[in-house]
Amino acid sequence: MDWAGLNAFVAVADHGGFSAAAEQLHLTQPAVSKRIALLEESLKARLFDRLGRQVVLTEAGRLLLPRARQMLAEAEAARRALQDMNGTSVAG
Amino acid sequence: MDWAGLNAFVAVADHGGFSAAAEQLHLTQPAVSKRIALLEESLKARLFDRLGRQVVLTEAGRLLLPRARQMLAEAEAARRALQDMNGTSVAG
DNA sequence: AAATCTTACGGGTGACGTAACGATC
DNA sequence: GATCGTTACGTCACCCGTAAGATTT
Repeated sequence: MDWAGLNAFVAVADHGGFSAAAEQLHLTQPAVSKRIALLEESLKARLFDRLGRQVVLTEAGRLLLPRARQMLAEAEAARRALQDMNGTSVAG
Repeated sequence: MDWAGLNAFVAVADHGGFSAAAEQLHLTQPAVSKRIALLEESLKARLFDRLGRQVVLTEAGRLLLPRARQMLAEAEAARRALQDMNGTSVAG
């Protein structure tokens, strides 16, 4: 599990497809496919059901999605906190 | 920011030194040093004050530490949730 | 046949370990 | 002088993009 994988996972879930997710992430489709594959492998759980061109979250995917969002949000919050602290009482 | 960096950060904070952290992480000292350096760089914030052989958390470090623990805990919780789900009703 | 995901392949970047260095008690 | 953290360097694995393949509508 890594941030890149989680990001890709959320993007695919949000957009309902690898192609659209790839655009949002400024990556190619194969890159997103590999990221998801690696994430699935590292978690030992299928996250999407590939039903032809339809991409649907599995039960594991539905379970992970809110947690992934949470983790990404926490990461961004931490970054912001440090940024804000850097700007506190010392400008530049 | 990556999981490896956060893990190293928490380990160094907990053990009060890079050497002890390296042992816990099954890494060498230089590897831990580099991880911390990269984390600090990616966050644009010094996390430890190297006062001779004394390694002390900076204000930024103190701010990050609980958040880092939280993120790591969330990650482990997510892993556990998926593992548990895999084992539910199907004893592999 | 068009669109979508997956697999194969080559190139570049990053991470680790060993070795060497500087600093501190 | 012994211990600890940092820097330098070589090697290996990983990630990405391009190209080709398989499958569905």
